[in-house]
Order: sequence, then structure tokens, then C-alpha cells
Amino acid sequence: MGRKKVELKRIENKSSRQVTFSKRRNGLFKKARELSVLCDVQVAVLVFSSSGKLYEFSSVGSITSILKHYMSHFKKMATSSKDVNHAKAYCDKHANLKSLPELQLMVERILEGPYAMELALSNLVELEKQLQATLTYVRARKDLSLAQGVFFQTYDATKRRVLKQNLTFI
Amino acid sequence: MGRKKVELKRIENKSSRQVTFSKRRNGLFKKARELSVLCDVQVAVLVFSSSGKLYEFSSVGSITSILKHYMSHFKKMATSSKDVNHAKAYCDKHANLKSLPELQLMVERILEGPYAMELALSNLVELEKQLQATLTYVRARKDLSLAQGVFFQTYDATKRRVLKQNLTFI
DNA sequence: AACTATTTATAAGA
DNA sequence: TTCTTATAAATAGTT
Repeated sequence: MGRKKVELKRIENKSSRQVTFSKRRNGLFKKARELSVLCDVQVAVLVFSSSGKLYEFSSVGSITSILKHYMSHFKKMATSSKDVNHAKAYCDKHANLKSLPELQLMVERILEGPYAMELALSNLVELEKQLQATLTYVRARKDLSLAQGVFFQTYDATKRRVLKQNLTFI
Repeated sequence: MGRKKVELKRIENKSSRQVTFSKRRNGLFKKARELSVLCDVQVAVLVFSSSGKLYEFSSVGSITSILKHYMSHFKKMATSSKDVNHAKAYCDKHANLKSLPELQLMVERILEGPYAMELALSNLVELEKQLQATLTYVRARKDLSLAQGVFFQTYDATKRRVLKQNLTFI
């Protein structure tokens, strides 16, 4: 939208890149505000310049509150799964769920790594996700057991194998 | 930019609000991508619809990495001893939490034991308790990090030791 | 920082 | 919903 069509690649000239950055950053924030008001939604925009400076927009008070919302989003998704199949589907979709030893390694990395504290939050967030998903699955398994009447008289190897398969992600 | 100039206020008609949301959301993400490429910066956009659905854009791999970057802008020197003690108190109260390997053993026992199915429910209940307690703790640690912007610049061995002690039950 | 020629986004209509 | 189109808005290059 200007005198010429621009190619979608990094602007090499430093000063015009800076000017474009300033113009488009404001444009982006304006668009974000409009979306938020017109459609009654929460919007957060984070921009980090290459020099490490942070520019942010948030439709609600603080970015932090949006981030909390973001974090709790996963929590909700996990807890809303009601039965085993849903839980399984959740695990599949949000795959790369860690095994317990992997979780332990993760915790150790949090505590032993050279940048331990810098990594702490993101790891905790990840750990929380893993635990929530695992918990959701176990809870679903438990509920299933309750619902079915737990004391199978006709327990066979096939069932055991299937159940084990359903729990391998733990 | 349309047949008419729009007033900057919530669109009351639900279906046209939905249509506008879809269009402008895509527009916002496109603008974000352009800004990111043209100006060589990192951009993240988070949008929560009123129904709680999340839409996100990130110029780098994961939103998480941007959040990490964001959090790193709020480095603090250290957690106050009060908060550390609080976490410690939680651990003490909910003691006899199992380690991750123990949890794994528990799961294996459920699946491999001779009375697998008879034991299943009680073990699942126990497993659920363990996972819930662990999750609660990890979540508390995470929330603490979020609240404080826990990114220690001057991280030292003493702090690490204290934190590790607080997390040993995992 | 303003200006303005153009491109781009999009509101309303089909 | 998806496409079309008239118009508003954003912005690239200029001053």
C-alpha cells in the first residue's frame, strides 16, 4: 500500500527498515485494537526488535493477564476431556508428551542447567502441560474403571495389552 | 476499508461480528508476518475469542519461545525468602509425594501384576492423587514465576540448592 | 514529520 | 460460506 508493491523479504537498507518498522508496528497495534473492540475479543501483540527492545499491545490491562489466560487455556483443554477416547485424542493432538523418566530429566535440567532460572518458567509451563495431560488420562482411566465395574471376571491378555497401549505415553 | 466507514465499537450483530472477526484476524496475522519479515523482528499475536477459543500467530517456532523472551524482560534478582518458604510449606504439608520413577513403577504394577485388574482402580486413584499433588505444586511454582517474572540475573549456587530442595519430591 | 500515489484490507453485496 | 467489488485505510517513496 504505497507507491510501489513491496517484496516480502527483509528490507536491507537499515534506515528505511527502521522507518517501515515504526510505521507498520503502529499499524499492527491499531489493527489489534480495532479487532479487539469490534469483535469483543482479547488481543495481545508482542514485538521484539532485533536490538532486543520490546514493543507490546494488549487489549486488557496487562500482557501478563493475557499470558495467564494463554497458560490456562491448556489447562482447560486438558480438564475438559471426559472419557478415555477424548483424553487419548488430546494426547495424540498435543503429542510429544513425555514419559515419566523424561519428565524427571526435564526437572533435573531445570535445576542443574547453567541457565537454570532463565529456563525455569518455560519448563514449568511445559511440565505443567505434561502433568495435566497425564493426570487427565489417568483420571479418565479411573472413571472408566468405576463405570465398568472394576473387577473383571473375564480378564484376558488382550485387554491387558490394549490397556497398556493406552497408557504407554505416561 | 470497505463499502462504509466503520465505527470503532463492538459489532452488535452476532453473525457479522463473527465474519468480521474471521476476516480481521487473518488480516492481523498477515500484517504480523509482514512486519516480522520486512523488518527482521520477532512478533507474536494472541487472540482469545469470547468463547475462549485461542488463535495465535508467532514469527518464530513456538509462542512459548516468544513468551520466554517476553518474560526475560522482567528479570528480578531473586524470589523473596517468604515465597520460597511458602512453597516449602506446601511440600511439607503434602509430603510423602512419590518420585517420578516411583510413579512409573506404580503404573507398571497396575499393568503387569497378577491381579492387575483387581488392583487397577485403587492404583489409579492413588496415581491420580500423586499426579494432582505434583501438578498443583508445579503450577504453584509456575504461577510464582509468572507473578514475579522470575529471571534471575545473579543466580547463585545457594539459591539453586534451596530451590532444588523445594523440588526434590518430584 | 507530512504528503500523496498506490497498494492493500475489508464491508457489504451477490 | 465463498467470491466480488466499491471504498476506506495503510503505507512506500517523496518532500
